[in-house]
Amino acid sequence: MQEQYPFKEIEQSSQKNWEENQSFLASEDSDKPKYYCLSMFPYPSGRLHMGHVRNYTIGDVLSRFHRMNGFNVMQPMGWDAFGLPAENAAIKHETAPAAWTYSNIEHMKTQLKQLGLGVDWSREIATCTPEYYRWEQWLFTELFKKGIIYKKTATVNWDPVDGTTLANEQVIDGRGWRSGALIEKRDIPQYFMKITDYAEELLSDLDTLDGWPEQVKTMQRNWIGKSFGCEVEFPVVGQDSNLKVYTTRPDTLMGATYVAVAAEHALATQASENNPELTAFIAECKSGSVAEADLATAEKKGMATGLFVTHPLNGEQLPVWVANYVLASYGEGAVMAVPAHDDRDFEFANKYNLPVKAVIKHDDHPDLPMTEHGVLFDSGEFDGLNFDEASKAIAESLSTKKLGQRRTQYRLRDWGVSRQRYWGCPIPIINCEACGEVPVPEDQLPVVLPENVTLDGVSNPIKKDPSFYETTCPTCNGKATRETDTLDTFFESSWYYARYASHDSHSKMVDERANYWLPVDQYIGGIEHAILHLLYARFFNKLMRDVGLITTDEPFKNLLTQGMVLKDGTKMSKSKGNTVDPQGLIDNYGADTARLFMMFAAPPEQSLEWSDAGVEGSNRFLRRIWKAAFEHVQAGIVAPYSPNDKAELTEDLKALRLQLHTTVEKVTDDISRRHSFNTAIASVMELMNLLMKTECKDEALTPLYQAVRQETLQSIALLLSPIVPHICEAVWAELCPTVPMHEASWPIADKAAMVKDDIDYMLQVNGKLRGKMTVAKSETKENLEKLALTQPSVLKYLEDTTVRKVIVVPNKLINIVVG
RNA sequence: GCCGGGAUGGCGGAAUUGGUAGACGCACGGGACUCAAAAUCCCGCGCUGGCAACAGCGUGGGGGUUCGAUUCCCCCUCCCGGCACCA
Repeated sequence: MQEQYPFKEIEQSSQKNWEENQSFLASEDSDKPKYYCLSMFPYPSGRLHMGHVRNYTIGDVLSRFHRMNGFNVMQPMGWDAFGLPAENAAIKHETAPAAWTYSNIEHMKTQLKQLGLGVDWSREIATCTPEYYRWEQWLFTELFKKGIIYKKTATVNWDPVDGTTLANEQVIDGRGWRSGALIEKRDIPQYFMKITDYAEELLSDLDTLDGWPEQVKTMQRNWIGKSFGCEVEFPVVGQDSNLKVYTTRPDTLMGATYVAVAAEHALATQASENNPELTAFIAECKSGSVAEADLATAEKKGMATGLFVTHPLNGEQLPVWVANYVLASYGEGAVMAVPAHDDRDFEFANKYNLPVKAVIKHDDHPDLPMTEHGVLFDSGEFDGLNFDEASKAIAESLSTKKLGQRRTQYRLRDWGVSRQRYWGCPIPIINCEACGEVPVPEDQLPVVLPENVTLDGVSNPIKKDPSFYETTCPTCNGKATRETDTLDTFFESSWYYARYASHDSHSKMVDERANYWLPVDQYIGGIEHAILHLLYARFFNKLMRDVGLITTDEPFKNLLTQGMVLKDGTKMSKSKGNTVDPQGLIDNYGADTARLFMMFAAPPEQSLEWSDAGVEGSNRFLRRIWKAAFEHVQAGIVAPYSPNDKAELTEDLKALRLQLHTTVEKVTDDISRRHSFNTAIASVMELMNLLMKTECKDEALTPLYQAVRQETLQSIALLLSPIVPHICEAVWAELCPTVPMHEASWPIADKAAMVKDDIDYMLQVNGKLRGKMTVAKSETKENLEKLALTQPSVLKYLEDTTVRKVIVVPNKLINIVVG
């Protein structure tokens, strides 16, 4: 054994062995319980970043831990390879997106291997390969035939100068990022998936996901946004039509003073005829980005249409306004405005001098905001009713007049999957003048995306490539053209977890092996995916179930959402120029140091602050372990101490074994239940500190000390091996040359070593810590109280007072209440 | 704007079910070793006052519940994530 910690040698040697022995090859053929551990696959952007290192280390720790605890583990890896950055890089570097992507994959794969991940690389997939995307094209055609995918027009960001559609990311302050032109909204035909058909199941099944963070489930619930409200129809004055609105506050109907419609609403279009001013205003509303955050933070603007509607219950005439704060995509694209009980309506009414009529009061809590539920007044027959009663009564009244009814509404919208971009999966549809949209037949799949292209930054090359788009109609054999839009890249990432289980199937999208591995037992990825990716993946799981491919209802049993890696308090990013390349870390300190730092610096769900000094500290700890093992091995390895040895231990060895087995128990719980890797590491550090301090002062006892040391060091090597596998494997090989580490199982705490006879009680007077006392564990409550009241440390605080109460918290604390 | 999360020493963080605030690590200060430096080892380290014993204060700010609050409730500030075409 070398005296210095030779991280390069041991890491290369371990990684070579794992590869040669195919140590992490996963098989469906096993008696052990399965454990499918999945980290969100990376976008192949070029080089690994710290977020990847963190994500994949967490996954690897859990994979290795479960492997050591008798599970049949699968940990796969692949590439989320389609996407916008490849197109940008292609323009910048004058290369094709495919070539750029494949070369990135090559490089990043090498880097991932250097991290020492226990990945089954035989299952590797890249979503940009026809072998992968042919199956989502197949699913697309099946869903199209079932009517779950349909076509309708939808609004996109349109750059009038470049004549191209822009992603929200490419619109900065309402302008195109390349042209600088003011962005317009434009309606174009696109394909949509009926995720709303699954809204109720996506919502209710959240209750079954006990292994998901509550915050993620809450975000998804709010996103789906089930609401119980009422639709209300306002007859348009002078016309034979009604304006329909949806409201979650029917109880405030008597306080409505105007109605507002979105700029895209039919009534707005109608009113703008022969009204140049209104036409101009509507046009103004249609400029700028389509992103909801931009719409919601824009200054509230509106214009009267000159039209009026009749209040369905009190017959009053209310003006119709066009307002930019009304979303065309939610509800009916129109709202009844109750300025007295809605913040946005109030702001708008104030700006345009519209009346405010209060109809809800909170007699018991006058301080409550006006938007809270309360009791009705000035509402005629509904006076005195509370929210539930009023909602019911008003809905019934509307229903009688055939001017409204109760309705359950979801905020969730259907998922638009068309992208007017090149580097994505071609939508497998053929447009035929005679037959319409015809799905590409299964035997003609995949529709292969041409990879040898040049990008000019404006147009999509396959739109100009007749060899791609010219084809014949599968139905009538007439001339036809292929769809040149591609799929949203969320499409690929919505089912990859199932493909890993069937990675080499040439006959099916996913085969019966998926039913062995699914659901994923542990999914790990960034919190930024809490809604979209995770919701789409849940949706796809149900779609695949409903076409008979898999049997599970939900894809991910347990979810761990990892925090970001920050430097100087902000996210590491190229644009901020504050990135630290993990390659340097691996080269200078080794993968184990990188892994240890990532796991020690913060709990996994929280953001992690980068620190060069912290890396030093992690490396120092590994050197201490190496040194301790080296010195022990120099003195001669022995059999580890066993309680069966019946040898009488010294007090300090008892204390060491107490600490050792407490640590074994804590680390096990911290990794498996709490995912609290930082505290697991801290407790091993404490154990190491005690081990180094425990010295043998009597030569006759040397063998006993060596035996306990052997036991401790072996345990440390096992406990840390999921986190820092290379050094632990090397240390283990020195400590136990006869037993290969992969045959050693996870240590089990010796409860007998953890028994404590005495308890330290904290003593408080009126909640303030005043002293402590050590007593036998067996002491009765009565005696504890008596003892506490006679302790010198508390006596002086009892002078001139009366003891009112003594609170005893077993095994912890005694609080004496005086007054 | 809406939804979700966060704030604890000089710094990263710990305190698992309302019960010792600051584990562990970093930085810093002192010492040992060394010709010297690095490395390593030992000691100290929330703030204020005090030679000390000790006392008071202290978990973003304000209020509340409780014998007891970093933890529960209400209000506020700032920061972060998401908002449907970034992935």
